[in-house]
Amino acid sequence: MTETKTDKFTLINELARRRGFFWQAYEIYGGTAGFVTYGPLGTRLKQNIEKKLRDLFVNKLGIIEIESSIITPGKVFEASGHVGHFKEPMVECSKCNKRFRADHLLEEYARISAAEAEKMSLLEIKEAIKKNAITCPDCGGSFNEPQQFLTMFVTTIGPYSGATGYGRPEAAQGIFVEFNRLYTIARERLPFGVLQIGHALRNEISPRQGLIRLREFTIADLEFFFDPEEPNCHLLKDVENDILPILTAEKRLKGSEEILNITVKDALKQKLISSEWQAFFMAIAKKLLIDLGVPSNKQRFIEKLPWEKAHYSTQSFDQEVLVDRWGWIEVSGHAYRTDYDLKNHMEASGVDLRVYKEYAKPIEEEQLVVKPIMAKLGPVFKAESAKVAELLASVPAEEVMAALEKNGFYQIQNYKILPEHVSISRQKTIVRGKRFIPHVVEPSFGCDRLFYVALEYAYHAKDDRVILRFPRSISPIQVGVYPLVSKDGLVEKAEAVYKLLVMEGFSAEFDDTGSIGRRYARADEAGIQLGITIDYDTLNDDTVTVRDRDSWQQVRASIKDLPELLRRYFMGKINFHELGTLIQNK
RNA sequence: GCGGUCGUCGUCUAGUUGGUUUAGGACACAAGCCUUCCAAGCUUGCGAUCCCGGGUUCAAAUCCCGGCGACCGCACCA
Repeated sequence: MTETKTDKFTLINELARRRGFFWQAYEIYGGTAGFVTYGPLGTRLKQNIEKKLRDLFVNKLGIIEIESSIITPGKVFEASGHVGHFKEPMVECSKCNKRFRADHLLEEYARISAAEAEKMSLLEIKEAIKKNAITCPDCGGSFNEPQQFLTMFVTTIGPYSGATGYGRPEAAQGIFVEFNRLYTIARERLPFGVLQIGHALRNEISPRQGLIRLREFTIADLEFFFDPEEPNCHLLKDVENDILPILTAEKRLKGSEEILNITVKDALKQKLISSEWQAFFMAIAKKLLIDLGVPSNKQRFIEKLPWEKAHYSTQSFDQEVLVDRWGWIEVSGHAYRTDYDLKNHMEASGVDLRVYKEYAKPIEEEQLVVKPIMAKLGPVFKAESAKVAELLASVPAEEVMAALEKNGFYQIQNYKILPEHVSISRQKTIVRGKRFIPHVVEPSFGCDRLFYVALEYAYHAKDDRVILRFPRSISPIQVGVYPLVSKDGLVEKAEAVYKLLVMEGFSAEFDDTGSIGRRYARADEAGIQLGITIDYDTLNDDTVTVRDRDSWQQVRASIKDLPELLRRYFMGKINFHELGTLIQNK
């Protein structure tokens, strides 16, 4: 590991500290692992990335956005299964100090299934280890007391330590618990999606890798609800010919890393992806990463193996990006959560979270109905007649009728029902709709990881200089404004141009120190997209030079046209050369 | 949590067999001069109780112990 000194991770972390993208938090107290502070440039870059997510999902796809709280009552994460799944029983070898998942050991050496092991208490685990004489697979040493590692942050809500609260490990539950209200606000129509971008907390055992694994991080969870009986994605045609680079679970099980480049359409046809909506969002996620500067061939979707999947998911893909230091890292997860979450919250809370959908045409159904005749039942069963009626209602009418016809009576528990006790008729009922729990596909993005890969893919070295070639839509600062030299009134003119651009809504920076070359270099390192320089010609004809960060080419444009030109440039409607006439540099 | 390597101005680092070190340099930054397009130059300035705490010693950035943090490996990453 000698070359790790100058890999991109090291270079980026150094640049990030020096120029104010991000750094480790709480440095003056020695730093705390897993927490970062974003500086001025980083905050802007992160905002621009989040803006990109909003633009893609909220503006273009009509998905609604909410913001819910981070501290969450214990009940929510008990119902969602997180309390059960976010903690792992671990044992440590007393001899070699190696740690193992206790449930994995039991599975392997005691033939206790994963499902069973999950339900076991620490005491039961300890006894099972003893009973099966399980020792350290590495050195044969004995294990000490099993311990639970809960990776959620726990707190108490209120001053008297009454209720347990958890720091949310994902933003998704904040959406599920508000489902009824959100569904109403979305005017009770499926499909619909809800996005939440916010902080989440995971008390990682040992966070490392800088921004890649944090204890407090920004997550963007999108829960997309649809009717499982109408799983078709009406937007599929927009992406059906997009290529998805997929590494399937099947290939992975065979030890293969071979990536299948397959169109969305074919991936669905071959049932590699079980949900159209999931495939759709995977295509969108790929586009997002391209927009952030990660080329298609540096991305892949890797299907999770059964035991790798989250407890709530039937099929999961991780979107991965190739980075210099660690190879493939996950930037987003795509899970088919089915009705798992809503169902659990419905059971735990007792609140109906089903939706009602009217059929296009009401369905007429003929039903056999057994109706107790209370005037007859009363005298026979006295005080118990109400109970008898209730029991009758709970059994299929067909069963009662068949028994009466065959035997002349129907026995239910201790009660003997005779034909004269009931009236049997066929009734027409009109069913106008159905109630069901919507299914959910969830794309979930780690914003800090998006930030890191955007930074890494923007990082370029040219001779001794560093240039951050961000896509223009996420550049933290759009334009720098510079007087060529700091005399003869150029500074004043440049200040006026700077002020104009700021008033027009551009993120701009003014710099008049040092030589012009030094300022360009400084700007390149901060990823400033364009440099606007005020020179002696400006004083004569009110034109300025506009410099492109990536090509270092310059065009000349008139100040009065600048706001409109720049607006169109940053919207991606015109390219750099359309900003003005090219200048031939000596 | 375990093992390994490491921690010196904003950044990168020299120094670490204990002693002319008031801890040196480079870059960056600030002020001034200069400067008509890619980190030019000159002058001046700012900036580190050497991660924190304790110990050994006449003397500690340097040795020892503990803590915190970083990276790598193991484990963990629902």
